[in-house]
Amino acid sequence: MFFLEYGAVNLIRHTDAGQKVSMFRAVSGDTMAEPALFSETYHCDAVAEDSSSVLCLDKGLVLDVMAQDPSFATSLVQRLAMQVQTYRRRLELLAIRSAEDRVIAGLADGRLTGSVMNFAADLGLSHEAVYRALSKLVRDGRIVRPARGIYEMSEPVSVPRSE
Amino acid sequence: MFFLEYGAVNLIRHTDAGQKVSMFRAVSGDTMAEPALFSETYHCDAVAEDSSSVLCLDKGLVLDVMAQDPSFATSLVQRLAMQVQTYRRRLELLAIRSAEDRVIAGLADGRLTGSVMNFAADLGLSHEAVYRALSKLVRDGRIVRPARGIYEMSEPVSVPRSE
DNA sequence: ACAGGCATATGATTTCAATCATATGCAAGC
DNA sequence: GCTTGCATATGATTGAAATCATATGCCTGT
Repeated sequence: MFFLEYGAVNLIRHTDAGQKVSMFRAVSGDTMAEPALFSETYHCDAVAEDSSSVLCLDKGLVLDVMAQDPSFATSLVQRLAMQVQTYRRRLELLAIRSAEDRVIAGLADGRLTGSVMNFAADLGLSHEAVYRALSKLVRDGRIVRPARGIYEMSEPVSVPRSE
Repeated sequence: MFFLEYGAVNLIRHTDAGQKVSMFRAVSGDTMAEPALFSETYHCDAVAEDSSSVLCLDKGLVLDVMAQDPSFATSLVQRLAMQVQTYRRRLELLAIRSAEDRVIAGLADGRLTGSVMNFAADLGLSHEAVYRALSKLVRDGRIVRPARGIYEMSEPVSVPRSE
């Protein structure tokens, strides 16, 4: 189990076909790989998006503290509950069939935080499909493109959130 | 927050385009909707696949017990950690682009537990695509179809044929 | 300044799942 | 037994994202 002091880390997997699957993006203060607390082995790849500092937490120690300090355990429950919500949101995004709708939903979620290439991987789309969707959304006036590689919602839009 | 005494319940959402998204399938002994512990509101639809019994747990009570009983809190952490893994597996499945590969991965995971229609929704594919993939996999000898609507992984060949 | 690598970006073509259409089978209700 | 509704299942067609191809821009290193 890990704690991200600062920076941003993307947890990824690859499908058999070699496709990169973004699982979870951890930002400062997040914990990662909690299921490892209860498993002999747990595999996951992490890619730092920025300069990051990660603390590796001793599994036995975490389990001990959890057993003795209810407020620690409760905060861990809350972290995991929030992660569950994050995963649910990712599932919802991936379920959107139309690239255009998926892109605008991802933009509205604030997921375009770096390169469009990573944004595309985050959305499970090819980068070409994402650029095409972004171009169309710009032409339609639904988003704006202040500069190369920068795209923003064109007005404060409240997309219905899941929870 | 809920506890499923017996039966099977599928938590679902619908996309704006009206597509049904399976989120999580709870079976006997599972808890559901844990993020609700820390939210004012939490929306989710549940569909019972079988005759089920669900206990609704009082939020305040759960938080109190969590704060006083470390073993309860730890078991809740473990439940959520397992849910995180379940969601991760769903993301991996949805990231598989080819219907055929997605179907066989879903079969291998043991996800075909009822109707093929529900299996298709679980995989995020149209039922037609699923049946086509199943047909092809049967023709290719990778799976077997003992009866209408029943599909299973082929027995692994443990001894090379000597013919 | 130049070269190389990668992101940004777009167009053409291909692929394949969705959609549309249809037929059959099964179970429940009357 | 008959009707209805839905699951099972398949074929034809359509649509859109993936893939292939390419050009430009930016940044880093020499």
